[in-house]
Amino acid sequence: MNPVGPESENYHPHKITGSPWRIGQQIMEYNFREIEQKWQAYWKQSGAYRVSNSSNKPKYYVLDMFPYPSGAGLHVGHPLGYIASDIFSRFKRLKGFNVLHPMGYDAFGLPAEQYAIEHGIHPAVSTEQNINTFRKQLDNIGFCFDWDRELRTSDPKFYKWTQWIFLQLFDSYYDRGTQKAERITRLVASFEKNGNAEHVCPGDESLHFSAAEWRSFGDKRKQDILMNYRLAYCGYGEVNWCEALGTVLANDEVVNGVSERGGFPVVKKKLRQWYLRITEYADRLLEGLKTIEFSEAMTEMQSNWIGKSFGAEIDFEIVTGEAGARIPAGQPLKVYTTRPDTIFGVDFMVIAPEHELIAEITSDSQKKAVDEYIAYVKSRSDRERQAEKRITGCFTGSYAVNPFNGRQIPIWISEYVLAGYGTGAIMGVPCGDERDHKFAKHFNIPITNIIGEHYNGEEANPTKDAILSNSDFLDGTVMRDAIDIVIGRLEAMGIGKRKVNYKMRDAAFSRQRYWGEPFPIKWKNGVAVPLPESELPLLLPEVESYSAGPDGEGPLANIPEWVAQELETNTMPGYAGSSWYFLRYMDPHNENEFCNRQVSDYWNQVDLYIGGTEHAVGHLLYSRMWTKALFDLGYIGFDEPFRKLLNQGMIQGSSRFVYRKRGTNLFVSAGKLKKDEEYDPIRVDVNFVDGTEMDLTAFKNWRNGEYADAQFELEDGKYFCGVETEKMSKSKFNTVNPDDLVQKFGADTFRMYEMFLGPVEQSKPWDTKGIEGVHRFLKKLWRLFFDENKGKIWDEAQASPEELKILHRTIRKIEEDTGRYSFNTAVSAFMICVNELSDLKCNKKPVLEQLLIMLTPYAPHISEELWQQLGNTGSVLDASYPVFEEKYVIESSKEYPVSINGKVRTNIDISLSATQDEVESIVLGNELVQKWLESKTPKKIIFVKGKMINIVV
RNA sequence: GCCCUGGUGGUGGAAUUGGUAGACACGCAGGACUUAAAAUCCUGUUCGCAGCAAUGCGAGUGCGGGUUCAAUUCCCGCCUGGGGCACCA
Repeated sequence: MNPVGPESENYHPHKITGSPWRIGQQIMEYNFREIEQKWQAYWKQSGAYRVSNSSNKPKYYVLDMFPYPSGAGLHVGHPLGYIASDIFSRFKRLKGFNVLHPMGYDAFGLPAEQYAIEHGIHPAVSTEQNINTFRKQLDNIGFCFDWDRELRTSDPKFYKWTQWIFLQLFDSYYDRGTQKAERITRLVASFEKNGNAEHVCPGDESLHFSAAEWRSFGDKRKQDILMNYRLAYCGYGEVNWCEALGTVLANDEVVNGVSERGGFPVVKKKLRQWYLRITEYADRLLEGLKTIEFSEAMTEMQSNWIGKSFGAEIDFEIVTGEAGARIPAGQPLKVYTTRPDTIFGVDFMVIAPEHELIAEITSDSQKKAVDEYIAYVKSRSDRERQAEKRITGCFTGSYAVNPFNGRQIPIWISEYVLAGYGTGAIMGVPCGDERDHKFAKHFNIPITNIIGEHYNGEEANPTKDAILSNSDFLDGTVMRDAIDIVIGRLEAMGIGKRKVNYKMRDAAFSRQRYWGEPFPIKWKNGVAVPLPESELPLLLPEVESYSAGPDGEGPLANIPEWVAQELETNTMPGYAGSSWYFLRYMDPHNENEFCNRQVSDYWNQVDLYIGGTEHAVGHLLYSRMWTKALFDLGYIGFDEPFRKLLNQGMIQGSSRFVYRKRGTNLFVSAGKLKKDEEYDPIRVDVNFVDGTEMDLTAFKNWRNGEYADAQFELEDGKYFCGVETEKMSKSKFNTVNPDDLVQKFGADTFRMYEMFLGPVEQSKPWDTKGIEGVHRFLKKLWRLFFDENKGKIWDEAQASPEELKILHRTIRKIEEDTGRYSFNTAVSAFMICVNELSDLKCNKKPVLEQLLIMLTPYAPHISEELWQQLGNTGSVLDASYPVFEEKYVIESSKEYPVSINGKVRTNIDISLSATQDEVESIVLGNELVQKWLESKTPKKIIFVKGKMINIVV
């Protein structure tokens, strides 16, 4: 990619040229623009950030979640994580590690395709342009990425291997016996010997066949059965279908049941879809969480997503018809519940509007209402169905029969029950479940109380500790214990069984879109046939139009040659490439394998992975599953991709508003708004608002003079804006471009300021206000070395004990803070150090040199320059990290805060070696303490060595 | 609605294991240097009350309660900002 490095003509390992600050010349100020240009050129030329796959040093792999190259370019939120990872990479490198720190682009995706539909520009072209912009912006900041390893998921050289891995998943099933992915051939061999007795079919658990039956099946039947086992399989699923646009829409393209573009109605439509059988990995994904360092919140989110629960599946007999003459329906109603102990409290059943029994059990008198209700639900998204506080539902006219007492329970349909979870049917226990309770109240269904005084008639109580009543043979039993008793009875009666359930569903793995990886699959007589490996990559073809194909198919269905070859017309989703890209960085140019096994054995897991929590359950679960599958199949030697995950917070935009008096051209300053007037708030560009004060001229010139004639009502001659925190986005005019800040203050200032803003993990709105402070710090650092008038002021003198104390305290603090990713406090420690050295007028090389090495990860350009100015040859990147020595920082005494009844009254300097008795006598001998004691005797004196003293009276 | 997470001066934040709340910055105020400005340096800056002042007293980490010698930190209830909820990435 970059033709530099040992092979290039421009390669000069240690020749560092072009310093405009030669000693003896007048220019001795911190000229960050020239310094940064000079060192970025040097790093590029010398291949300073090239990483080798073989080294004697221990390895360390630091990875950022790669960006989607959007058309809007980089804003100040993007680099936050990259700066953190850059600091950590450089820190590890200085500490003697061989550090892999690559970057690439998640380049397939919906926005590029949407842009293509609207502007007719090929997504590959716009993506390329966007990547070039991103790259330029990233280069500005001085990152240590090894760009020779850059990858793009939309590059055929990359997606060849995405397709290849897909084929491995297609050719595998999850063996519940060995608890891992195995090849389909093994499954077929087992079928031929024993039928599927040893292998429950995950796609259809009721499927049973013998070896003889298997052998008698035709090829199509066999393939259909195997499809129900494959880790990548084809099935049918619902999508958001918009008839008017003739296309499938993403969830966030649907707002309130209509399309975001055009506001056309959107309904659910069943389409053939590819899926990944991630549910088979549910337990391992759960177990694996214990072996990796994810934050507690992240672990919890993933656990909740997987949603493992223990309960029972119960079959209820259904009766239909009018009262007194009800007859059994053919099939039972299968219900999943985690609380079988509440079975005598069931007052109604609720089934999902998609439930397959609806047609069969709806009574004639209810048919019209049911049809209407289902039509209504079709227009609603899963999210809306669960979020809505409004309670909706419809009675089917049929009843389920309680197997223990024969009670007939009405069966309702309601949208809050989702078809995809459990059996799509629940038993409603209003006294124990809040949602059931609201449902019963709303529809006036009588409530049975089985928990006595634990239920107050107003609110459900989900306790497991109540003693059951109104519960037949369970009366007097604690609920917790009743669970097993009921399951035992159900099993004995043959109408129920213990069941582990997962909330997680299989991952939908196809999109009816153009800009994604084509599936290497042909359809022959309804059977999916994989392409041979030799035909990979299957290239994405050129299309005339990016709009959808017939019947909800993707754009590829519009290409006659594609369809003639019977190729799959779906493409893979955005997360396909990101599920394994971290492996490709290790061996990015390998044309024979996705990643050489020896290489992946060397680099192994990503040691530190940095990215936002918004990927908590999508990307991070999929990539964990792919890693486990590749591990099971023997392609890699580890089954968790990320050893440690650090979630950077989101940088939000801070939007500025002006207020236009309704129907006028008068803009009123925020402080002059009147309650009884109506105003239209309008977002203005944050870049011409200083704090909240707006630059009136800039506003008038904005958007080609749209507001040139604006009138203002000012406060003290100034216009103040309103402020709101929201997502940073171009359309909200609240984006801040890092390029501008780098231009104005330099990359080193920008990097340190992003870190100084607060803990990386915390979300916060961007505010450029404080950046000057960090810039001043770097200038102050510079002045320890050079004086504007005198030039060089640093010298070779020996450091004093006081200076060594400052230095070693800083070493300890920086190492500790960097190690625990507390970059903001590390920046402040640098400031303290420079402030103290300035106060002491310490310009001594032995001290300053050590400080520069520590500063290198944070401010690499200025560190390189000053390192060179100190007369060092070569790069500070190759220096060795300072070693903390306790002896320089030892204190003999401490100024203890002395509290009386928890209130600090005075400070007393006491030796750190003092014992409790000594401390007590010193403290009680103190005049101020005596005054506060008011001649009372202390009850107790608490002395925590090195911390504080508290006298309890 | 469900899951996760945050709330500390005028502002960003610090306080690592329950032990001096407000480190370090921004901003602001006053001062030095300068013809002036920029840059730089110095002093002050949680709030309230008292005092000419040094200082003293009281309150204080979203709100209300609890545990403890001691709570920003632990527990219970509430208010509120942000993220996710399966086709945005």
